[in-house]
Amino acid sequence: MERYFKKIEEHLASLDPETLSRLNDISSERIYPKGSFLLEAGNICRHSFFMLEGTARKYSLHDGKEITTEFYFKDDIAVSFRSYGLQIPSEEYIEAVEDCKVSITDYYQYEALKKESLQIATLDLLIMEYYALWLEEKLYQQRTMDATERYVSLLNKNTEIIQQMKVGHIASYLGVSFETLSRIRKRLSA
Amino acid sequence: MERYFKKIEEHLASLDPETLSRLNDISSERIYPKGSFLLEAGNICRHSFFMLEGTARKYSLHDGKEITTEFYFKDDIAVSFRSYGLQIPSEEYIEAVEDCKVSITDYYQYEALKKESLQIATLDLLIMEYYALWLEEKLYQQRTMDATERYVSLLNKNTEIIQQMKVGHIASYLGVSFETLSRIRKRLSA
DNA sequence: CGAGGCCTTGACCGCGGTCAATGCCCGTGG
DNA sequence: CCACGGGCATTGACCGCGGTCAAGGCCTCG
Repeated sequence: MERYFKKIEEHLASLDPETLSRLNDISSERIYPKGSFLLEAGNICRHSFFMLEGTARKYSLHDGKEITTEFYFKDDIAVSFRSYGLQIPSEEYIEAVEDCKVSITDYYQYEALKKESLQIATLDLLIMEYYALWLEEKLYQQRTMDATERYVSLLNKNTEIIQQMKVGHIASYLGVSFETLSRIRKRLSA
Repeated sequence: MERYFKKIEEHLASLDPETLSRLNDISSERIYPKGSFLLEAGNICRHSFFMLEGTARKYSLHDGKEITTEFYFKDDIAVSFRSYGLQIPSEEYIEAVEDCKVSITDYYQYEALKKESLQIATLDLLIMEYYALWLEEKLYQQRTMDATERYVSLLNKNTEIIQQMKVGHIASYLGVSFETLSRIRKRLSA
């Protein structure tokens, strides 16, 4: 996975100044206070959110319960991919866990840019490929690891999630009930 | 999801004849007999396989057991995405379930083409986006549906899988043991 | 100081996994 | 042509992981 970061960074570094400035032209900054929503279910996700400061999470509701699907930190891109890509109403919420400063890019302007600029299309492709790798990894972990193993894996690889997010949100992210996660933590600390 | 097919088809229809012929130039046809491997674990996935005829499946081994991750039919693209994208040894096998006729495209030649052609880069992006949507859907089903519901969903949406693939392979695809799937089928037929 | 969120802990139980026996279908060779 | 063996599916017995329900503890903030 780290190799992919490198690929993306190299590509970013190789962008024309002109391309960069055009990207800048279609982006604007905005602050979302803690607890507010960058996106709510029912609305179409018309923007992508590049995280400049703060933390956020994405979740959906199922039988009245929240299923956290992703956490966002500095430099992550927050978006409901399904709603954004198809421009259909979202089933997901994106919530500011802390005050967030984000760079917002409009879907249509970005799409137009992608149609003109090979550099942007390539950037987008790299990001998509990274997301697909991440999804494959999650799916594989879900199949092959039990709840404790998944927690330990998160503990090792994503310390910031463990430290900054609530137990309940981490639990649904791992695909277990918060009671079970509580017991797992107890067992591990013993 | 169907909307995505449309998007991809429209894009394919809009391709320059020249672009198409260049794609053709870097592809070649090949037959894989039933039971043979388009890709074996340990090897780097240096090609993508566009299915012209026959059926195939992708799987990995975990604790000596096969986990089927994808089935391929006519017009599908078979590839171990992780191995292909990162050009690292594969953990997955792609096996011809029946005799297969495929169109093979070389990774490096395709990458080179992507760097030159916005149309090809866009095509690749559309395919990636479709794959990511598919992965998101699988992950969501895994979280929210029990074994029976997942089977019924497959029954409704992917008849060809149910009809043409072995119970054992369908079971691991659904994330259950084949004994459990056997019981589910019995219950449903009653 | 009281209320509401969040986490912990206990009791209970069901889905689905494992192990093992049996059945069934089919290809192969005597 | 039948007998045997291998591969695949079915079925039963058992049990453990993790879900649900419910009670209780602990902060934080108004």
